[in-house]
Amino acid sequence: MLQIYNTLSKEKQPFTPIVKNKVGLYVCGITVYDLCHMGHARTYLSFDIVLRYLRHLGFEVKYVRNITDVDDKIIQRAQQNNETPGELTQRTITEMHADFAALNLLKPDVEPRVTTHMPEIITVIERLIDKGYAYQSSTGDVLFKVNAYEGYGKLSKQDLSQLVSGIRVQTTSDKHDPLDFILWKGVKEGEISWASPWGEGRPGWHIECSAMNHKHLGEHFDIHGGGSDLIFPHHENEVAQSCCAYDTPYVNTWMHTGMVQINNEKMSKSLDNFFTLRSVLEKHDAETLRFFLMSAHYRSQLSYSQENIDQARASLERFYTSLRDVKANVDVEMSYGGYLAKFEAAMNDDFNMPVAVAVLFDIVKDLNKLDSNSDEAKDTAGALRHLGKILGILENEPEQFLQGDLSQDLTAQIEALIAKRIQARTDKNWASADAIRDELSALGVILEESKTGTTWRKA
RNA sequence: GGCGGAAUGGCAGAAUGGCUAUGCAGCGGAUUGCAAAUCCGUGGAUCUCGGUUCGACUCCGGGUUCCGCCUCCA
Repeated sequence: MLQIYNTLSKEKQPFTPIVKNKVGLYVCGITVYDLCHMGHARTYLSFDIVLRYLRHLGFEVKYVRNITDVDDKIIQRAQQNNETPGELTQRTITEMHADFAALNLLKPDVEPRVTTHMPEIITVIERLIDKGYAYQSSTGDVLFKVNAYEGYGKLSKQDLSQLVSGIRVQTTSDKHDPLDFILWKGVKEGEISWASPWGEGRPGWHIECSAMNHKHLGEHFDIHGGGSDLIFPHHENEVAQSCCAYDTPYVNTWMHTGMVQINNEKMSKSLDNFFTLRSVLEKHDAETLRFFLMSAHYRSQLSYSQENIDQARASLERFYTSLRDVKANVDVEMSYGGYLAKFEAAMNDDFNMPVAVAVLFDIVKDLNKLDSNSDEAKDTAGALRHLGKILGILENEPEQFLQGDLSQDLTAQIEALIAKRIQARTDKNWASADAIRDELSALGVILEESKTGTTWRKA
């Protein structure tokens, strides 16, 4: 049985969907003012695996991942670029989709945007005002009255009095209470805005998610996820809004992913220590990055470094080397060899990807011992492909992965040298054979020679 | 100051109150003309100090260090 760690209860809990066999999954997406970075990639890769595994278990999952396409930074960046916010976000959304596709992330079923959900957002705010949980300030903003909600702080385990004493943000005078947060922000000169009962303006950050997941998943849904940096205040505020606007339970399971670290520090835009996914994809193949991103448990921090990515590459080379000489029987039963049970045991334990991956290595070990022409080897390779697919890996052709993309010229050059070396070895001209191997090595080619023939991979 | 998480072998990274994690790297052997790949074998760890226990890396308590959140953040 699947167990998931719930931020709300701080423990692993058996997962039972609200509606039998169906799962509503909402993940906070990115604010699209720039290219996404490795931290984003980590979070969405984690939920991609959650999604794939839930589907593997037979759940019908509705995956909703929003796009924040209006906020201060978007407005600011668009002004700097001398373009409209819409032009900016259209471009960054296209880039995001390209990056995520490269990482083999499945598409969300719904990808709602703030700018197309104004009526829904306004409706939620109206409900909050009607029920006495929100008020309009003297400056025109609409604010959520935090002390009106007794449950405030239950997700992030914050105590209201401690929050007040520790508050660092300067309080604007028109807030009744420094903890109150903005639901609707009155328009300022030159900003994009929408009409509302409270005048022209735009939504505060948190309300959009409450409105969008209400629309697409209903008042009460199964899983809500995001980076652990969103727990407070974003998700705490969302809980407050949704629970006050609607009198039903809100989210059953809250899942949060660990941060990507670089030099022992969180990777983030504000620290200016980030690597865009785009720039990393230019240097490494996408599957290596995907594998790197799943190399630690999703709730742990993940340290970004060249060495760790190289290790991911080396691990994948072991998989693909093993698969290279076997024609995998992809029609083999999922449960062939008993690996699936171990794999599921790992994944059922709060999606323990490192242990699940270790099961794949068990398969490799067995596969490498078999005669690659045997049915047993083909079936074992099929089992490896099956489990890999659940994780979204090992879907490429081994030769393609191991040799990379090469120009025709280079391929011809390599093949010619290999032919020369084969001749030299036939002639037992070892000096010449070794010299040719050195030449190939200089081209970044590592030879692999066996009784059945010669092949190679890139260094 | 408050809240939360973490400290495991050279690196990455799991797990468990007693039983091999796994991958990369190292070492020895098989194989190879020599390599590569592969197989077999192997060394090496649980921050620290106490406690509970027949037995703890695992449970409890005190330290130390690190990270995240408390401001926009995945």
